[in-house]
Amino acid sequence: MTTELSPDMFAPECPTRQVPLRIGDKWTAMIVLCLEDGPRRFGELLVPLPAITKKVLAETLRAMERDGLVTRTEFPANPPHVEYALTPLGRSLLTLIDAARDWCAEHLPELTEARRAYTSSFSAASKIS
Amino acid sequence: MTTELSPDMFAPECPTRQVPLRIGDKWTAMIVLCLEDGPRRFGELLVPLPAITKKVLAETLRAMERDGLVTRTEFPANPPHVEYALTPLGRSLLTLIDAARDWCAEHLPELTEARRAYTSSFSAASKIS
DNA sequence: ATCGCCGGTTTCGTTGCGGTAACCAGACCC
DNA sequence: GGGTCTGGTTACCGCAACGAAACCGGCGAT
Repeated sequence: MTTELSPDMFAPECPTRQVPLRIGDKWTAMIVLCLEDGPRRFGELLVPLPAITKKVLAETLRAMERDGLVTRTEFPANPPHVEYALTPLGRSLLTLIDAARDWCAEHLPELTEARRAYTSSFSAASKIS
Repeated sequence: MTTELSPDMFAPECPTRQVPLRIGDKWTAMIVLCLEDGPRRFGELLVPLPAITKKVLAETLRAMERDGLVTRTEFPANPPHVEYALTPLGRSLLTLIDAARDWCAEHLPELTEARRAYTSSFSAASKIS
């Protein structure tokens, strides 16, 4: 509800790289979250996703449109602009994304600690040899 | 509970390619499901996953072990063998996987239809031009 | 005329996931 | 000495995702 689109909305280190869960490709879940509170323009989506490039954003939005997750609407006003909005199908992904975020909030520290312990024991072993 | 490990347990066309959701890498979710009912040996995991290779299975299991999702236990009996079992952390992924499967059961036809309609309209347009 | 804004496209290059095929080491069997 | 079973490893490779940077076309403003 009160979510603001801001440059620091997502951590710079892309969570999808560290977390064992992905919705679609690398950016789909974050775009769904950006559109949660209403339609956004192309340029507005670039703001909270500073690491994405225009090319990848366009590709991802096109794939999401193809899959019926978002709609693309051109406004031939002046200057012309484009709005992207979630479809009901795209909105239905929010429950799944929330489930994923709940899992991460609850269990990600365990996973991170396991990974740390594993790699530290490995590097210790390699020091011995 | 009554899940049997069989070669046709998973469709030959890997679902993770058509579905906008992935747990970990390509095979992690399926391995978790294979281990749901108890520990399995390396060779037993190859059976229900006919499309996986030994190399990728070994890599995936090693990554899951590193992340604390499975344990690896060697049995020096004769012939020696290895058993993989879910940890509580790995088992906690099952609720997430079930949520993903529920979403797919409910919404995947919509997505597939949207994709079909999109590509057919696209190919129709290219016929016109 | 040219500048900037918007919403991209184009080109090129890199990275990394996943796959193929061959090989291996220990133990037992014949 | 060769074959088999288990649980891998090694070398190599193709493709798709991802990214950096430049360019573009329509339009209004200056």
